[in-house]
Amino acid sequence: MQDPFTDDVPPEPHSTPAAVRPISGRRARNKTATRESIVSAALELFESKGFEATTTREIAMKAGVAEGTVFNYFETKDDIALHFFEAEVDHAIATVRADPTLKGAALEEKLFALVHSQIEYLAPYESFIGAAFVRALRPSSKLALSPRALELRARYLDFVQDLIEESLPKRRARQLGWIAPQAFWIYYLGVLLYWLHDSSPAKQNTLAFLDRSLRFGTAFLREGGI
Amino acid sequence: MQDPFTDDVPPEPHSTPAAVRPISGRRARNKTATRESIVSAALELFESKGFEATTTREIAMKAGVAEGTVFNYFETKDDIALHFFEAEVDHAIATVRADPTLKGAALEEKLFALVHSQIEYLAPYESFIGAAFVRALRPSSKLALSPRALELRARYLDFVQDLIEESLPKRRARQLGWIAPQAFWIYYLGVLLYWLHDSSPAKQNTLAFLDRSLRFGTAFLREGGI
DNA sequence: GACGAAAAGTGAGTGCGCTCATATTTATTG
DNA sequence: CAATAAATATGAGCGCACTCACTTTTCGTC
Repeated sequence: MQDPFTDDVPPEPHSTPAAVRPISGRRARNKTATRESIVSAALELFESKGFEATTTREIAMKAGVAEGTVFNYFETKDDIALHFFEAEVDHAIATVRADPTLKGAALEEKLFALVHSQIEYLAPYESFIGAAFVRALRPSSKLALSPRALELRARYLDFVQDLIEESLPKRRARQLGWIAPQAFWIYYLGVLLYWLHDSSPAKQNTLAFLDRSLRFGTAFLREGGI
Repeated sequence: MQDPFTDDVPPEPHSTPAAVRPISGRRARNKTATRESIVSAALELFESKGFEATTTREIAMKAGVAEGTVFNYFETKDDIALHFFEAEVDHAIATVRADPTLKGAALEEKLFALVHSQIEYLAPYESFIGAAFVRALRPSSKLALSPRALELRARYLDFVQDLIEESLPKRRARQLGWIAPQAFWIYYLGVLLYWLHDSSPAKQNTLAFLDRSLRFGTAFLREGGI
């Protein structure tokens, strides 16, 4: 059976010659339909009862599939919640890219917009995203090292790297290399933790912290002594 | 039954008049003996097979108690691993306090010594501590809000606050208030995450990162624009 | 269409962390 | 030394996430 965890087109089968394999319609449609019904069933249940209280049996029942099927699409229950986390990263990158007012803006403004967009997107899922998200940080977690997660992280780091290169002198950017995006990744995780625990109205504390620390951090990038 | 999760002396029983209740010897000795045998059994197993692969049944068997007994002493399996984390914090605070060469040192040196002592202490447990430690960060985690954890965190923050007050002008310290220690707590968690994932020889990357970021961070505390 | 192979779906089964009604041990009191 | 009470220990049992040997569906090929 083809690995259902990747939506990638399978590697060109050696037996099929020239004609592009159509990868027949019904299969693919059923597959994405099943996947979506699992995701939306999980979302409803997570939101109404929370992550821990939702069982995979319930998700399967609500989605109209067998319990085993759920695990054909997601390796673990955590993985289901992480689906929303992935969507968040892609959404935030697209948002920042698409915003014309950010074109010539300072680096800290772009980064603020990026992180702000991320936590805004996650807000509706706050009640359950932390459970899975934080678990994925464990070194022992297979999630953090799964091809999917690595690819997601790479996309994010690439984007941050792009933002830095847009705003910094070439020399300085090259000097910083990969350290800056990596540090930013850690920083982002810290902000998320802060956000998850932040009980101030409208998450003011997180936003204030974001603003101050970013202004300071970008100053560091520009002139700081790395 | 008296809560076995606290080692505190129980509140003065209303029936006993003047005489100090001896809190008879055998009980207390048995209790700490059992607790220690559970902890050391767990440690051996965690180190040899890892955290996830170790079952609570095994721990109980190796400790020579019933499985239920393990849960009379620790609320969850995570809690057992966190025992070592607690010990680490207390040990690090004591170490920094006891080091005479740090008496008049700069703030960044004290903080470096603090965090360095912490990760050095955790080194032998690296293979398993992350699993439980990171899980305790979840907002939904009961661990993060348990009286024990809160008290530990308070002790740590108090200590950091002390260090700051020793090194900064009174005005500045008062102006910073609780923000600085809290930020430092997040920073410390970030460093731990970094450390857990750091595969460089002798964790050089972590130490280098520590050094640079602390020097920068303390400069921020002194003059920065909070 | 009929056939075979591969993809997708199934659900009883497994071992886990953890609970709880009960049994055992320890301490106190007359 | 009973008798009672309280602390502690016990292990069968529970519901969970997850597995795997198997069935059903899909689809290219003749």
